[in-house]
Amino acid sequence: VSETNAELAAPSARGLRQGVRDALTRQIVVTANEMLAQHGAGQLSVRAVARSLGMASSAIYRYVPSRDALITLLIVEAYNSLGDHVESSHTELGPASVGERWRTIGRATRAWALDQPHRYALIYGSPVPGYAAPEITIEPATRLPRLMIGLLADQAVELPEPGRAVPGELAERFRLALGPLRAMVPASVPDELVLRALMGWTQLFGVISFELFGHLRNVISDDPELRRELFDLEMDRVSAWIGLSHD
Amino acid sequence: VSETNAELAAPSARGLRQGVRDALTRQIVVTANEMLAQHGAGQLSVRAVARSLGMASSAIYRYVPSRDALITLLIVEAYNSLGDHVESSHTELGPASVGERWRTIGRATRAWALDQPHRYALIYGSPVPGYAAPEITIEPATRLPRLMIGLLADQAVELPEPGRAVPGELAERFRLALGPLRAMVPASVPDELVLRALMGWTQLFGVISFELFGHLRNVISDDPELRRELFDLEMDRVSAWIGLSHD
DNA sequence: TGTACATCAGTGAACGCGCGTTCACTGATGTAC
DNA sequence: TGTACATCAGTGAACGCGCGTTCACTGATGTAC
Repeated sequence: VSETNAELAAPSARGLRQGVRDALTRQIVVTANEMLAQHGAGQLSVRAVARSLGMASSAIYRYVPSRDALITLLIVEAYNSLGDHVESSHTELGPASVGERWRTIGRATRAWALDQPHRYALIYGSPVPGYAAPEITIEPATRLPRLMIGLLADQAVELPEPGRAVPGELAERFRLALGPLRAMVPASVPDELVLRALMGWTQLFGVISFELFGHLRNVISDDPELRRELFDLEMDRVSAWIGLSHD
Repeated sequence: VSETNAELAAPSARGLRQGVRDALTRQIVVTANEMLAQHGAGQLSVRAVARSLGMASSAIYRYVPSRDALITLLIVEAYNSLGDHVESSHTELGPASVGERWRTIGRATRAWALDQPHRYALIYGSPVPGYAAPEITIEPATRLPRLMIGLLADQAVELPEPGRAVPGELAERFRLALGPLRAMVPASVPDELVLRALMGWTQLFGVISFELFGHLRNVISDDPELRRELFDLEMDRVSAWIGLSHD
């Protein structure tokens, strides 16, 4: 009987304790995220998070082993937040042409970045000084690329015009240069399409970074609405160039 | 006679003193730049610079009014270093097609960035926390854009194929969105070319940032030579798409 | 040429700050019989 | 149900660090007559 009680109670008690523990760990990450979102990575410190939670700074160490670990959690969180946002926008779109899907992904990425510039800067800005991202962050970082790869796989049409012809003897070298990415994309997708998608991909983050980091000031209009429209136009131009279908 | 002496001596003495002063100010900036290049913006502090120069930290304040002013100097310095490097590469190229000039500019920008990643991060990465760039930094930041604009002005050919047609009633809005940039480029350059050049421009910095900030790890090959060749290929693709002539 | 004075560079101590992290501790909560 | 013990969360003081900036000071260098 006592065994049964123990079996029933122990897990639930442990589960409860673990639950409280998890809840507070979450709370810490949420609070840290808020500080990040509001004041940027510069203001983010173990002590500041503790202060904001009304705890002693040392208490944080019951939940997070170090400052770097906290940053890691925030990075994973940021990648996942962006991933969630973009994936759900993509899902909500429903059946659509590959071109429309590309644009949706681009728009959603930009919207997330404009909404949370500090979190965007954390993952796509200059690396945090003195911090080396551990392997844990790799997987969540691949969510968007995987989405794009799925999109490429669905694009089964031939490319409209192959751009400047790649010299035949160099093609193998470029294939090699595209290495890991090429291996991730189904063989049915031609190299040229992989290359163009990669370029479109970097273009997307180039635009967003320029806009967020102030490099478009005095270059394009400051009006948010005009900027959004211009961004959409750019997305269309890129997806047309890549050769994504727009039916 | 004494007046003559005073007139002769005073300016030269003042000039000497001022010269020594300027030399040390330069030395401070150079040292700060070295620290930036070697250890990144995180390690950059007034005290660290003083230490490296063997001076008391308070001595720095005879030359530079504050830490922010020092950062400003470094930002101006970085833009100018990049500007010098790219401009001289462009000049050394001599007479060449607009397409080749574009590629040269791209290559030179990338080479400078790979050579001095921390300085690149200072100007094109996430903004330094708690620092607002003053107007002084605007002018040197426009050196590369101005070079590109000159290139566009030289490109007098019509665009090969206009991409997806821009709906007529929206053209004016896009012109408005391109606002300041449109005004800087000669009227002989069509809107579409301005748009494409802007996109190629952001693409360039997108690639470089991705490469420098580690977002191409596990995506493309790690081999520097292959990366360089892939970059060149990308430059060619972009300049062909923009419609730059390659004669 | 010599002397009194002004200007300036550079020093070192100090202020006040916030940081990451450790550690011995106090209670509260859960566990075992 | 009651009691002895173990586990754990959270505290607050402390360590050692580096930072930006100020300030009264000491000499050296230049200036004026």
